[in-house]
Amino acid sequence: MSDVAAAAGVSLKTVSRVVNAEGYVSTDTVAAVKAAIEQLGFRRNDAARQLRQGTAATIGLIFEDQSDPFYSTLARAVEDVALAHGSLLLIASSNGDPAHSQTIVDAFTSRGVDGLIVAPAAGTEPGLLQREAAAGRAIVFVDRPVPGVDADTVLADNVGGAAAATAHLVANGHRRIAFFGDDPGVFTATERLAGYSRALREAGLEPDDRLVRLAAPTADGLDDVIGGVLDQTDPPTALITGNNRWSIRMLRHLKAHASRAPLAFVGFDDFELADVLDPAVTVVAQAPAEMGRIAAELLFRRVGGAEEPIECIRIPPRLIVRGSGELPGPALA
Amino acid sequence: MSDVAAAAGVSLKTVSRVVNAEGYVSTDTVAAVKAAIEQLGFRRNDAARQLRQGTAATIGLIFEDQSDPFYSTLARAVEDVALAHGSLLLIASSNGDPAHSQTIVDAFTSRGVDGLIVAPAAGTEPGLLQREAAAGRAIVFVDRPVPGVDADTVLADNVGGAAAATAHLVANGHRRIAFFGDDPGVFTATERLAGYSRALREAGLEPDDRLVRLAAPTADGLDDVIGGVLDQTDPPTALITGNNRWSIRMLRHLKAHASRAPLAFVGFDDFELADVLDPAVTVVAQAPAEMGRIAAELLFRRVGGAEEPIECIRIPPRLIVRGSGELPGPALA
DNA sequence: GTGAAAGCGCTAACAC
DNA sequence: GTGTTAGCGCTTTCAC
Repeated sequence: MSDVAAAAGVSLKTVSRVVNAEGYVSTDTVAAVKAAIEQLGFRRNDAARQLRQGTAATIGLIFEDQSDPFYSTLARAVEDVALAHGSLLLIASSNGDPAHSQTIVDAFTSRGVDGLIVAPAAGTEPGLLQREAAAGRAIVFVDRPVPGVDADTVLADNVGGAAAATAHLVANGHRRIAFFGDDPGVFTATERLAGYSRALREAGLEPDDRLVRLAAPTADGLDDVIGGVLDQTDPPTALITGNNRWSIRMLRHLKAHASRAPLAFVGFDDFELADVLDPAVTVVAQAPAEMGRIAAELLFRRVGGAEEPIECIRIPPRLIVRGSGELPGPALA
Repeated sequence: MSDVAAAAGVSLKTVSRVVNAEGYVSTDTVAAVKAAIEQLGFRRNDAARQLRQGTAATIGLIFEDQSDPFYSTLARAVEDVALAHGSLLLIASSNGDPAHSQTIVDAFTSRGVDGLIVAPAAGTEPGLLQREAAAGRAIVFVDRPVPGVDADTVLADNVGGAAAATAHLVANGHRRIAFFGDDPGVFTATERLAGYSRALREAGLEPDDRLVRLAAPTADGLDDVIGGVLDQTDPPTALITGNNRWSIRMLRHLKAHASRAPLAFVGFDDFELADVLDPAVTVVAQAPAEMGRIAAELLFRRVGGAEEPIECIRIPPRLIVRGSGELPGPALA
């Protein structure tokens, strides 16, 4: 910058004024400075700016896996809001590991990010995050909360969505409905299971442990787990998968065991090609882009210094009827 | 840091030595400093560190759309390599707009990223990037090159892959094979079309313009475009889609027009659920994770100061036979 | 093993 | 409209 100042024959501060469009500089001076900038190929050093101003114009995103379509869609929506605020995105994947998550939070905060949007790993302790939140760093949780941290949170209505999926299958005549969800440590898995159980009871049906399995959809040996449920005596006539990874896993299993009688199927969370499969897959669709947008807007409100009370927003999922969930069950047959 | 120094009763520099594990500090002093750090909740300010050292321990990724599964998979692989080098990832989507791309490059370089991994937007001029490359900033292009920029590049063997897809269909008895690819401005679209044409000629078949359409897979009115090709007199019996977005688009069209005679189908680039569809979709699979890993390794080699000559690596795609590409054509019927 | 001093490139505060 | 000064928090250099 001092080189530019010398080249343009003005002071350092004047260059700074031009670079930051502060105004109060004569048109001629602006032109001279801009010419010097162009000629020297000058670009502001944001590290110095950040050191002085204390703002990085950057926010950090932490997800289990940035290549999961749910999160990559969410991230894209966050990016669009961040762009409107002149902010960039640091992204890192936690792999569902709270310890690694903590390392990432450390690395992000060391770099002075203005805020964090986090889908916390199962088992995340509030400690570090609560210290950050208390120190005034903007934090928004998406998809999952961290109890004990005072931060805005954007969640799907998991209970309501799973209950709607279950009620839909009941309405189509099913009485034995299986549920396959993520690890019980995962917040959404537990909530969705609760919604499933609630809807069963509301329909006068008794939840049956033999119809429920909770496991990471990436785990080994799932074919046996699924088979154990679907091939038991008094088997289910319908099933629900608790997230898009489980839906994909289940579809692969069902294709490999196509000789089995067809089951009604509702997936939690929409996924690409669900509409093209045969039968097309009925889902309770989350709105990842909307969740990302809302989370980002909440975040930038805090970054901007808003002092409103902490919010926890629940986004209602939407049942999309496509065919797989409407195969009639025994009560309608 | 000076607070920590005061609390531990040592000098600033000693704290710095401990924080950066430089050694040459007595065990007692280290313990005292660490205790002070813990107690004060100190975390190093990386903006100051960066200002002094000139390294941000951050690399920038620029893709058309970070939520495209091809790119999000690639980004994930880059992240894993970056993690091993203690580096974080700034990610931004160009939306295929060269001007916006340039803004992102500016923003990234202002922040002092150590390197850039870029899938350049169609129509990107070498200007800015070549200046950066010449100034010594590490740059690696993935998926598409920018002619005129001296930078390592990791590409798929698009010509070979598309030729293999075409030859496969020919071998299965097809003589009229349609090709649907991205906009002609897109490097990969042009290369893949060239591979298709070459394979046709090698099989003694004359490429027919009526069987080729190049358009963005997100464009409006594609049903008419596709229909115009598939419903003409002397229609194709097989088709190739030029990327995973086009494959999805085509599958949706084919499902909506299921009354039409089935066509053999090979997609360029694999996609989730291709194996579950009926028939399962034969593809020429790219290796986005491998491309990301290799690109990141090249990048960090340059960041580390390697002076080896510029490399352009071609990753061969792999034909995955699943069923849709093996429907027999007239020459075998 | 430890410390003092200088300075990275910028902006805030305050002249003029 | 423009310029001067100080200092953000760290690392580099050199001294002890």
